[in-house]
Amino acid sequence: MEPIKPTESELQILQVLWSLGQASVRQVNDELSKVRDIGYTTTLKLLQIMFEKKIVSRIEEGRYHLYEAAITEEATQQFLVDKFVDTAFRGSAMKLVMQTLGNHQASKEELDEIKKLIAQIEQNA
Amino acid sequence: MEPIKPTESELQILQVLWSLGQASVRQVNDELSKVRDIGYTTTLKLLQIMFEKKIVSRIEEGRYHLYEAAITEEATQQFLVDKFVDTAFRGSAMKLVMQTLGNHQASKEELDEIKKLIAQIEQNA
DNA sequence: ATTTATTTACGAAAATGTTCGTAGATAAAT
DNA sequence: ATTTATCTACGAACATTTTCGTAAATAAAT
Repeated sequence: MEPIKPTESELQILQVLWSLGQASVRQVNDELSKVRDIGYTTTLKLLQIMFEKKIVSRIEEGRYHLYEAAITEEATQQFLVDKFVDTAFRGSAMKLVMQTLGNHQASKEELDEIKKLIAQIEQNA
Repeated sequence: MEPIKPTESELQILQVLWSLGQASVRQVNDELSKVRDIGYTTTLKLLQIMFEKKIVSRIEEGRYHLYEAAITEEATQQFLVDKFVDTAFRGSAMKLVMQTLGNHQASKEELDEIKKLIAQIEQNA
């Protein structure tokens, strides 16, 4: 696995692809348009660039293309968190955890899940 | 507080300033040079730009300038986490927490601190 | 006193990312 | 059949960020 560094726009598109699974340029553009102003050919160009970079794959379905994310959401998040911890938290992942926990609403269920995860980590320690 | 959006390079410089407190261009450049290749005038220019944007303040000390971060590390992290959760975790802060907890080494002390924080959140719920 | 080093300011090149217009091909609509 | 719509490819304009060279001022060294 090479370290892929998607740009801001590319990430937005990946999000759409991760949620749609497989999609035409039109579909991606429609989704993206809900979030921000973007022209059809801009979306197309972005997908073409991402295809060259192999961040997405595509299959020709008749005259048009169906695109699909070529990297998983988890792997990408992992990579981004690592980088983020470095650049914004001077390397301290736990500071990031604390900061996020403290400043964002968490449901009871989520807190329970986190507690469970912590218990698990403690067991394996 | 306006939403400040430091660039990658600006963040690196902020980190140096947060750790040094107050520093000359020379000092900042020396620190930054440990991390990556960068010319003196590049560092200078970056600091000048950041000064215009008011992300850093400076005082004239004789012939040279002493720079200081004008925004706190915490506020910046807060802002960056919010943005990061949106762009990389489709809005789910807790997914970010779980992902980070699961993939980074945490000491017993850190885990205890996190548990304490969770207990506190549950109390105030 | 003259040279050398260090500092700030500034402009502009280089690098990177984003946006879109235009052209050509094919399908759909009239 | 002709027009209209939709698709891909591609180049180039635009925007943003990064980098550094050069000049002017001042201090330090010789």
